[in-house]
Amino acid sequence: MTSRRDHLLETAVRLFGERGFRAVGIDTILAEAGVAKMTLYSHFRSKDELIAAALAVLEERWRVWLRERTDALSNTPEGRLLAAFDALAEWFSQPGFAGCAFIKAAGEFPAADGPLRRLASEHAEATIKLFESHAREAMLPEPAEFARQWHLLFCGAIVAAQCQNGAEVAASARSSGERLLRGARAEQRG
Amino acid sequence: MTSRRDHLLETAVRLFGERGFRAVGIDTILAEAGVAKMTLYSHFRSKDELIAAALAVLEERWRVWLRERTDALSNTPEGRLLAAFDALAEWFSQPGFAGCAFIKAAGEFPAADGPLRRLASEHAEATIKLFESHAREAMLPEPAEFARQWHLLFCGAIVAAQCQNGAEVAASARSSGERLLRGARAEQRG
DNA sequence: CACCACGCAGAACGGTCGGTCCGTTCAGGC
DNA sequence: GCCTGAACGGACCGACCGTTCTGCGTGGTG
Repeated sequence: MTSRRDHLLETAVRLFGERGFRAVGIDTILAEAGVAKMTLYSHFRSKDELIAAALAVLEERWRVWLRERTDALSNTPEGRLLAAFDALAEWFSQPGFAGCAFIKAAGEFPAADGPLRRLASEHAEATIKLFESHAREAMLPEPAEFARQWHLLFCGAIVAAQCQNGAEVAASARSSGERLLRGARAEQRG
Repeated sequence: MTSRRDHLLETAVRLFGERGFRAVGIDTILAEAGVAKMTLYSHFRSKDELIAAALAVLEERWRVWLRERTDALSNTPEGRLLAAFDALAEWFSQPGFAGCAFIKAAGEFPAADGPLRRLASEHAEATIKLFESHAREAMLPEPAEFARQWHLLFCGAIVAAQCQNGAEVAASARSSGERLLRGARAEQRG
């Protein structure tokens, strides 16, 4: 059985993702979770702390999901880089897709030094690190820089899919990734 | 002399951009602009309409700015495509940089059928069209698809700069763009 | 001078916000 | 039995939300 804290946190993760952080009040979360207010404030000191906890959950979940999907879709390092875009396509086509929570958090909390912005920055960095390890395995030149470029494309696809909600965005991103990969290979050889 | 409506709208554009749409109340805007409430509601029917008007202002301003900067930084169609990333670098290094208002609007108002989302979608499409015209001038193959890929990279750079506020993001995006461009050229020849 | 539209300040509206405190219930360990 | 701690529903707080309305000063026009 899941603890009330976990159930509350899970509800918060869902509602924040669906409607945004500022748009969802704690009363809404409590009503949806069937949990008393004091239960919330005995586990979290404030709404901001609840948001931070929700982002931490999403961070862990994202890390597992991305690694699992890319590993499942290909068994070569280069293929796994491209498979990231296939994983995106799967994500985009899910009915409840509403964009990346970290990007939205960075938009809703513009304080550059806030803890939520730090979480968003760490999230980006962790994803880049995964790409970098694949790039290094694939023996690509300048794997760190390559991973950063790959991540730019990745972010762009997520945002574009959120704004224009089209599934063909992932396909464009993938073929763009193929060009990028070929470019890196060509530079390596030449 | 600027009308009170323009002054109010200008203040709204600035505050919405700095702090977000939901985070800024109309009282804040009115106090900052030194304008009475009834003046707002005689010009706009609601806060949502004010937001839409602010986005319309930003849309026009963005269009002019992007074309002006890319034209100023290069005089070949291919150079203008790359110059878009130099323009981004200029934007990112401005002190008040806080990301793209349309992306943030899409995040704050998740209703997929709302008018604000339509504005965000149109904004993206307009930028893609500009890239497409440059790609066509540069005789690149499949200019429409190329423009979409270019735009993905563009969006990714803006979001990454917002989350990790680094100026080197624009440089990564530019060199990624160069690879993309070379890739498209190679496919054209071979 | 009289008039009047304009923009101002500010009160008030109903509602929601995040956060606090209350008294009660109920399960588990001593 | 009894104590403790967790969780409950709900009242309550001050503050703010978007919105509407009233009243006052003011400057231009006839």
